[in-house]
Amino acid sequence: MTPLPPLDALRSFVALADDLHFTRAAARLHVAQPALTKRIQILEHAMGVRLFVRTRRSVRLTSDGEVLLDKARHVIRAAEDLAATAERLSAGEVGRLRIGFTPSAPHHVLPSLMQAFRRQHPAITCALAEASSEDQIRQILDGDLDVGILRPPAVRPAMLVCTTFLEEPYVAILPRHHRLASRRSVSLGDLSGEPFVIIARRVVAAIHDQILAACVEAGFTAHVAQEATHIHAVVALVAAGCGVSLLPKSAAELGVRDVVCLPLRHTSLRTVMAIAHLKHHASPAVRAFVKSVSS
Amino acid sequence: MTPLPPLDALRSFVALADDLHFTRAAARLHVAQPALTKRIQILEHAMGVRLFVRTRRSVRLTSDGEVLLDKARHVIRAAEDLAATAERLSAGEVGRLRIGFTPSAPHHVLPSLMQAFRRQHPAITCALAEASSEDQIRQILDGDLDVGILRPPAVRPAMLVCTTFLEEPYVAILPRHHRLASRRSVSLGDLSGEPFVIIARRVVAAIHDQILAACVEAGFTAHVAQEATHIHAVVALVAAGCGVSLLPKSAAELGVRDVVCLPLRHTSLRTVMAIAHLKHHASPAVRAFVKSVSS
DNA sequence: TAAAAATACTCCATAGGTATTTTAT
DNA sequence: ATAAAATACCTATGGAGTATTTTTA
Repeated sequence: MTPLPPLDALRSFVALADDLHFTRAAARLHVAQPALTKRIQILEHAMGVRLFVRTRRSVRLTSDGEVLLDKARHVIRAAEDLAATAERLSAGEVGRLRIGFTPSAPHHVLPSLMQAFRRQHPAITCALAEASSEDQIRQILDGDLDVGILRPPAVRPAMLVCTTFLEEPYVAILPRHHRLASRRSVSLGDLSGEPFVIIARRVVAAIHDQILAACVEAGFTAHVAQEATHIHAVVALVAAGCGVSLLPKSAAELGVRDVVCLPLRHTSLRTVMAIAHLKHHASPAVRAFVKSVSS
Repeated sequence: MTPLPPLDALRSFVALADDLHFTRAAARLHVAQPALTKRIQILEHAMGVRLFVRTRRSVRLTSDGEVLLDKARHVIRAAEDLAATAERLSAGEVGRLRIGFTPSAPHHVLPSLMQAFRRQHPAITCALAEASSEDQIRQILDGDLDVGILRPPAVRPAMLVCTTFLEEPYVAILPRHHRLASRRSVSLGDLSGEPFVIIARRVVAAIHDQILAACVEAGFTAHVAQEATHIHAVVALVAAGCGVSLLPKSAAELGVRDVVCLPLRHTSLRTVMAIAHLKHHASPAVRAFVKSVSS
């Protein structure tokens, strides 16, 4: 196959075809006239086609040149389109974001985040995908996801950057008729003998682990009576009397009847939500998203 | 504006996006791996966009990269189309020919030439334009015409190449009842006192000039009784008794009644038809045309 | 430890500039 | 004689190769 001609050569070709005057076209291209002469000669030789006839008084396109001129213009248009798109991508004006979110996020979080971001960056296309924090991290590391809205695990890979944007305390969730339900608050130790309803580790490892660790720290091992795969289910199971639970405070907003939520005394147990992305993949769109969420 | 990325860089981009493996992609591109690494880095830097995420086990496109990949493919396709077209143009497979022809050509010449050429080169588009030999030469020199089918003038510009493809003697054309009409042949001198019907110089200068010069050489000045703007009209005027004429032998084939055509003795007066084109614009299509016509 | 990408460094090809020649009107 | 394109020649930049280091699983 004929080697592809350099874009500079094609631009020279088009410029000369517009001007039909080497010296002027060279000036417009900001090169010296001999450079343009050579570029055209090289291009003609490389393609095996004479593009211009240099006559006594002027420079004219050959008919072959006319045919190729259209094609050359097309190549340049495509290249300029590419460059323009790259420029807008790099300016963060446009782009695509693949966003993961954990189902354990408080209900109001995702809609409000996305609404604010879309208002600020209407030309960035967002693709949302629900996944556990662990799955999100794996997908981010694999390049399948740009950012994750997740609960960061205790140990986070070095390639990952997590930006916390929400922090909330835990509350104790008790059945309405539980013996402790009338208290103003409870301590972790108060729950030491209780059966626990807990979120499955594969769903939200951060909460699962944090609760079990906190119990150990409080001097007892939680007796896990029941696992659930949604925060909502945890609360429902507590309401059904299957046990007690600890959940981020926002879980109280779910509005499930027959449970009470009590503040936890003597503990700094808090859960965080963060935006995660690759350390070395801070595209303008990703930065814009982090900025939008953090503010 | 962002400078246009070199096509090699785009090809590297596409190749790497296909392979997602620097070493293999480099091999396919016939360059060493560091060269590819650098090309991609330079491209990413020039466009201000990270195209690939190099993760632990593999190389993945960023979402920006996916957007730009389509554009890059488009640029390359356009460039390859250009190169392929150039190759076919240079091989003479396709092309465009602007062909001029003189109205003084024998009637059978143009159809038979064009038919043969079109059969041999069906993918070359021909645009035919009737013009005098002089006009054709001007247009060829100006680049408005690729080839001319014409009667070359005595003095031809240095830039022009003429390839003779038809040569015919002159014959004398006399009214049927002319005093010389019963001869088997005539010499130029026999016509010295006769009124001449002659083609207008602006129409076919070559014939006009050649006849007058031949008369001078034969020792007399032709008395031009009548000018005509078509060969046909010349013969018709002779038939009408306005005078005698000299014309290329093929004029006898016009089939006009009431005239006789006699061979000319003692003269080497001959007229030629030729293909003319620019010396430095021998495009494959032009060469193909000349070759087709000459054979 | 092994595989793959990034870096360091050297070299050469080529693109561009200046000065000059050629050409055509 | 003039204007414009082509040529000659030189320089410098940058792209490519080899060898090496770094990184990660």
